Amino acid sequence: MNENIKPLEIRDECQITQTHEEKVARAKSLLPDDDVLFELSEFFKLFGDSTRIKILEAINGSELCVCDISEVVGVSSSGVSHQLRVLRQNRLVKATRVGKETYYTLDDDHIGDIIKIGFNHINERRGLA
Amino acid sequence: MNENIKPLEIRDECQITQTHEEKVARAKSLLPDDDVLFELSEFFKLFGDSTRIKILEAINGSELCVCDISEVVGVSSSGVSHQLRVLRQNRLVKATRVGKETYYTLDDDHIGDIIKIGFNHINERRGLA
DNA sequence: TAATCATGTGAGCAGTTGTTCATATGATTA
DNA sequence: TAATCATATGAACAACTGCTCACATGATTA
Repeated sequence: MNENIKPLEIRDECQITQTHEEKVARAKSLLPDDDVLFELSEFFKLFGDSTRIKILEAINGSELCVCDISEVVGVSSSGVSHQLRVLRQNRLVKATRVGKETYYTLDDDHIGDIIKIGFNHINERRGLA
Repeated sequence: MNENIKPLEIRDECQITQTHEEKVARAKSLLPDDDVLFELSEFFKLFGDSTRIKILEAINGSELCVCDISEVVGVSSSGVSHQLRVLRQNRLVKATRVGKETYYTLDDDHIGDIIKIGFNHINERRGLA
């Protein structure tokens, strides 16, 4: 950029970065805020556990109570209940109490869509591999 | 506690499940195989870490070397390298060596799309909240 | 009311994960 | 060649996660 006298930056990063200064600056400016990216990763994390994915898939289409879900996914009612709380708090599932039972469904059509997109990607990759 | 003679069902699940037997059976039959669901959750898990999401977003559009990525996302080169390996092994990013540097890009257009879908969902939810 | 049932929740734990540090590798340059 | 640089990788560790167990809660029924 200019005839800089300073041979070394204060920070002990690689010097080559200086040649990519613009690229780095641009990438930095395009990168969303930290809290947004954190929220985004937290969102994806919800799908990043096989028990939770199973639960979501199980109630995708049919309304099931905790006990049913427990049997479908093969995890204790307690374990399912813990995961349902997480999913509920993040508004991925909706709960309806009927007597002693609580029925769960997906909160939002998007949730099913997102899982489907993941499926498609996996399947495409399997075709290539 | 007390010596109740009650036989208490063979499996210690809730008995009410029997009334939902059909529903449970149907949900079970519709549920994809365990290994598929496991792979799917592993796939989503890759997006479930803020450092990895940052890396993916950073190289979405511009090709960056490890050192650049390190500066953009604010993690040591070593840490970035470790995560890049994970992303590489799962074919989310592609590496090109040029001299001493290795440039990374997204392996597939789908990857950017999936992140975008997550973004849209987050933003929609923010609007509602 | 007491008993029973479905669900919810806190504690504790084993297994996992992401980071840093130290060092190795592979490439360029003096 | 030796020195330097960018990247890669193994080890170690702290933090996190999901599960089970034990018990609590809220609802129904005998």
